[in-house]
Amino acid sequence: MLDQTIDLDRTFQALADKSRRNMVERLTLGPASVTELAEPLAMSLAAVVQHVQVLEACGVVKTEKVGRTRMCRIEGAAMTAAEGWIADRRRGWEARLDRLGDILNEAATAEETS
Amino acid sequence: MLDQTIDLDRTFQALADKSRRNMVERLTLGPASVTELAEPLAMSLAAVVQHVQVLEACGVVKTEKVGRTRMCRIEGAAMTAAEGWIADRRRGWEARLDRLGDILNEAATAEETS
DNA sequence: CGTTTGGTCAAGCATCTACTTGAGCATATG
DNA sequence: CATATGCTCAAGTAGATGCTTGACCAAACG
Repeated sequence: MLDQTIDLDRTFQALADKSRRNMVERLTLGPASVTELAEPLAMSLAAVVQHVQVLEACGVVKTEKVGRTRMCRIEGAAMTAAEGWIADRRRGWEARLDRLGDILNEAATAEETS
Repeated sequence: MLDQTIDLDRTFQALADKSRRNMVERLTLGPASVTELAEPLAMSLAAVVQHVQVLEACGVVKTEKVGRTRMCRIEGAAMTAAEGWIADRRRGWEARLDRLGDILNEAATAEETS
């Protein structure tokens, strides 16, 4: 719960990149090594490792060394927090629009009966 | 639907900043002028305008000039798209974890009866 | 043992980001 | 009309980001 702001910063930042979203998408299918994640991407392995580090820093993925390969898997909490932040705002503005709709309906009814 | 990728890039990028999330939060309560958005933030008005432009470029807010003030309001679609992308991935990994759970349960049952 | 494979580390570089200041301009307001 | 207000624009800056290359290391494999 502490540092929720900085984590939201980092999480949204992490997701703001097509290559990293590609990796996340791959990892939703199950764990994968760094080279597997690199396979569809047109960049050096070193660059992919850096992307993985970004995803790990914000808690979206966890990694673990198995022999000489680094296995990556998704860790839902951070992404769910980001999703939750948007959902909370959406509830806010939807409630407001509902109230606005009610007011307009009342006004229309008052207009009809006047 | 076209350029969904570039818009996701921009939307997540827009949300990856505390000041801009602050503005979004304020706008969920209803429309506001640029100076109103600037009020809680410790930065120049010019900087706030630049943040508004970022939010507008990704479609999260719409603005309109009324006299000499620029009114801003939230425009749900872009944020809902971002929320939806995360939700889709979550459904993916949750389904996978459910299947994994089923397999483990079956294995445990088989173990018991063996 | 030698070689491949999978990854790690560090340095460098172009670009982007989040500001700033200062000048200017068009609508209010007294 | 004069002044204040609410932006708008342009230029500049420090630091972050997304890569690259090249050297290196340690776990497989034949």
